[in-house]
Amino acid sequence: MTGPDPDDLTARARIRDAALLHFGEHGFERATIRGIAETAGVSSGLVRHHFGSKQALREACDAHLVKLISRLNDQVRADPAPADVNYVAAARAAIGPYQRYLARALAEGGAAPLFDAMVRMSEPWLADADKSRDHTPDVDRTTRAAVTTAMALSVTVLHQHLSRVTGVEMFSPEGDLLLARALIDIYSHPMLSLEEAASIRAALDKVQSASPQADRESTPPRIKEHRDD
Amino acid sequence: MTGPDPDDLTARARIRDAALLHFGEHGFERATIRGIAETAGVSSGLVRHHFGSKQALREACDAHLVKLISRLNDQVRADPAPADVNYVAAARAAIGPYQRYLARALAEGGAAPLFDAMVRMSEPWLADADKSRDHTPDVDRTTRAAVTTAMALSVTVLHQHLSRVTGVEMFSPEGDLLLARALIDIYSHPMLSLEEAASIRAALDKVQSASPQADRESTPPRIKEHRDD
DNA sequence: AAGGATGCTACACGCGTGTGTAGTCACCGT
DNA sequence: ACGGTGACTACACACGCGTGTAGCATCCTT
Repeated sequence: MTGPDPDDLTARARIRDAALLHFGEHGFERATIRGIAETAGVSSGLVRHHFGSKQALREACDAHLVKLISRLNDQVRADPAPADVNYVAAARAAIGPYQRYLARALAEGGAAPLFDAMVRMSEPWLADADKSRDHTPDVDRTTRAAVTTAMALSVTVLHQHLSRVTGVEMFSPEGDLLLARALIDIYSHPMLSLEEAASIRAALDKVQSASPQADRESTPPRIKEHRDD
Repeated sequence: MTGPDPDDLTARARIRDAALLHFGEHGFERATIRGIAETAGVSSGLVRHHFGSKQALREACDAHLVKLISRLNDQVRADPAPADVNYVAAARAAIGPYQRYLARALAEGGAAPLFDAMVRMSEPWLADADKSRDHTPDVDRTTRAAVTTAMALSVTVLHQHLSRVTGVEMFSPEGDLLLARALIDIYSHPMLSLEEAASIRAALDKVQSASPQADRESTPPRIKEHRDD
């Protein structure tokens, strides 16, 4: 369940795992090398010995996660029965205790190769979906894949809020199930009809051609000020 | 464009704005009171004088943003022509320079009242959409609203990645436009057909009734280990 | 068996930081 | 005119932190 191993691993691996945990729990800045060392059951100096610096430790964490995820990706890719939405659930489950780290890393702009890999991973799937479309989409596939990926990851990144609002811890079997159902529902019911979409798109075109790049627009209401400064 | 004011505001307001900026740019921990004070053009002591502590300053920033957003919400709500997706664009535009702060705050679990407000804000819209559905959804509306909100916010939170992948800065007019088009496309084309959705749902039900709560499940493949620890 | 690399610890330094304290200046009510 | 309240500054303290250094034990190599 915990994955690979009891608690006897290489000290280096134990430190890395502890770092993943601490970084995820307290954030990079707030996490301390001493705290990580304590969790790993080693001295603080050993952390430096193995990783050189705190920043390097962070990068090692990123690298480890990337390796783990791409391994999972390959495995799913080789699977004969691609279970659509279960991609997400499976990924989240495999990441296991590292979800909080992943969330933070992504939110802070880190784990870029990981995000990129996920985008690449979702593109072929999107390509399949495109085949059954009437008109060709007016946004390139990569952009749509990126946005789609971001949306899929939002659940991980904003899990605290989802847990609070729904009253169900998202990083739990129960949460996984609720989430899966919600996603299936959302993914199978478009928020916009094709007519609405076309109408909005037309409005967008008009606005754009009116002021090609001049001032902001497409942002209808200017927020009104309130005297409290 | 910059919003309300030149650079002569109450010092308190200037400090708050500077804090919003610094927190957004460097993160809460990494941002320093001295740096904020310098940007605001005041002494570091004055920051403490007005806000008491760094944490309190952060809370003041949150409160300010909540007020700003709810003001915007009221305004959009009173608008006769609700422009669907433009909700997002309008909100993002109004938040203006604070988007980075917002992204960080949300990712770290803060700004809870703000997220909640957004969920409440999206529920009636979802209610409308539900009217034209054949079967009643098997997930309660609040949960779906929360997930939908999270997805909408993912663009803000993960803007760095989107900018990198697409090559277009997301917090720019150009990015707004690209994003709007992508969202329209995504929102108007379901990723799952109703049949696929039903099929996955059925699979989910089976799995769940097989092991009501026992072990994990719904997470098909266990990730295979690799010797490098 | 010598010798060197490696895993690991203990301890100390220095810097940046939030915070606390004292003091100055200006405005305002009475 | 005069106390007093609030905006604002300068300076110092203490602490936690990342980092550096020196040293010890263990194991592998030849």
